Amino acid sequence: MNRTTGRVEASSFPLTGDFLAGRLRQNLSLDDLKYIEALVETVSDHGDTARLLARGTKTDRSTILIEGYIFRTVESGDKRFITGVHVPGDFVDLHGFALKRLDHNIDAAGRVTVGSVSHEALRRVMRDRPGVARAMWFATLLDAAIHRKWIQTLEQLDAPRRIAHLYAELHTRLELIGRDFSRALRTPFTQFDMADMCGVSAIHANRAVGKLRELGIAEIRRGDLYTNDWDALKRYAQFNPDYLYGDGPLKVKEDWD
Amino acid sequence: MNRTTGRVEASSFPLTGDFLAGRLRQNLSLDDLKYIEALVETVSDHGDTARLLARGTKTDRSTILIEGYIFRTVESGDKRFITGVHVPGDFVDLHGFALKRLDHNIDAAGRVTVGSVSHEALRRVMRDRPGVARAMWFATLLDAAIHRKWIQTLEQLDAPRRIAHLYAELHTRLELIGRDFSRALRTPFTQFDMADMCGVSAIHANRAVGKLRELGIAEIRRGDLYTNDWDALKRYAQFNPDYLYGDGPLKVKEDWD
DNA sequence: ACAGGAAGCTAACATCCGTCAATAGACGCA
DNA sequence: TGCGTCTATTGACGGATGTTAGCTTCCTGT
Repeated sequence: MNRTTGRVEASSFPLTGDFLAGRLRQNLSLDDLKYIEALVETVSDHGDTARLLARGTKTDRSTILIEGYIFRTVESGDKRFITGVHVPGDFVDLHGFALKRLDHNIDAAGRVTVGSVSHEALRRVMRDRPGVARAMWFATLLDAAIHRKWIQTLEQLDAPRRIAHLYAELHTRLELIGRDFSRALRTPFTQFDMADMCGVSAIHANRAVGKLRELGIAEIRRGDLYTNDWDALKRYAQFNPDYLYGDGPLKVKEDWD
Repeated sequence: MNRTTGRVEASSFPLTGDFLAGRLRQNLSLDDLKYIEALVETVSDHGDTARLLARGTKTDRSTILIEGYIFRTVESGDKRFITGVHVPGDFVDLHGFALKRLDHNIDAAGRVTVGSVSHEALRRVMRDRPGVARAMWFATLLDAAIHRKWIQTLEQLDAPRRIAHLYAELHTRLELIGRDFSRALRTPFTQFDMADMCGVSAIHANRAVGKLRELGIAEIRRGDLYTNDWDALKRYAQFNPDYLYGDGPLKVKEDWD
């Protein structure tokens, strides 16, 4: 397993509202976003499949994903299970701040750029910036909503539809942070990764990818998905984006005070 | 579907520290618990399979489960999927307070007693009792951890083991709130309920129950599980309770301020 | 006690999926 | 360029699970 770590140049540090363009943005003012950006003390990138945080680790820092994809994984025997995937703008281990020890690993999927925030800084947020603290709570609630949809997907769909649903979700989440992958959705996922996310064997994931190709739903090559009809793909996957709470701002802040 | 609702007598209102004996207790003082109990404005009980809250509903109240079991469900076509189950002491729709609309139904499993807290009162908590607010955040983080374990279970285990894991989890959660079901774990679950929680057909859930019986792991009759060896059951289900964060207090409060 | 309905159970068959084995293709590194 | 490794692909077989059908048992209301 290749594990490299390096500090990136300051010049590549993203601008305000860009790397924090994720789900937090909807609930926060630009001022709040600048405040959060200032919390990020270090930015680093990591090589393929780097383990950013191991299960059971006690850490005094939390991680925000700036570029790339991150998996939540657990290992049992010689098998790996992926219980979640994150896109840029997501805080990937806020729960580590509250629950202290992680019950799963945080692994890079391909190359990633992450920011690091100390728990000390988060304690200051809790004390001084209740609005930001609330936004973080909402972000973890959205994680839970996504988890519930994954449970439903595993209970409801066969392998081809699970893979289609996975990409449909990523498409919508990436759109919500302002990215446009209308031509192709690029990921570093192997078919092993897809298998571990969808709860099927790698060989069956390959069959499923083949079926999507055969049906004309999508062409998936080395993790990149090509389609000229996202609506058809989402229909095939029975995808309903409600659970992502993305249709406009969540409108939580104005109801609070 | 039988849907009755009635107010229970004041005399049956549980004592402090009893109906709030759930996961919140670990992080709160008795004073905090009394404060939360005072938030509960009404207590009611509901008949079998009552729908307490329908998907998409906007509500200005949140629900705390006092007695019985509650399912989180989604319906697709004529099929039902259960994405979570709650035990007494759990806030079942705190996320409805933050996210405003629910992405799933809240259904009673059998008869339940619930308390109702207005969002107005929760806003006061956020403003006046940061310690209690944090405990509520932690409770929703624990929900997310349980969701992740369900994802792993669906990805990893066959049907008999999923059912065993479900009961192993309930056994531990009920122990954490001070209940002892060493002789039997009683639930109102039908095999249809188990099937919808485990993502298998009802017929296959029946086969799985039969296999647990045949293996001598457990005898499940009308939802009630009888066993004289919980350790063997938990080993069979590959159950590891770490994700419930139950080994002693979560120890989050003392690290905050 | 009786009837009706809900829940539990069993069998047969088809499909989905896991496993093993083997091969081909793509990429990175020397 | 060529080698080696990781990834993708295919076929064959067996086990797990879904579906349909029918039957039995238990509970509940009258």
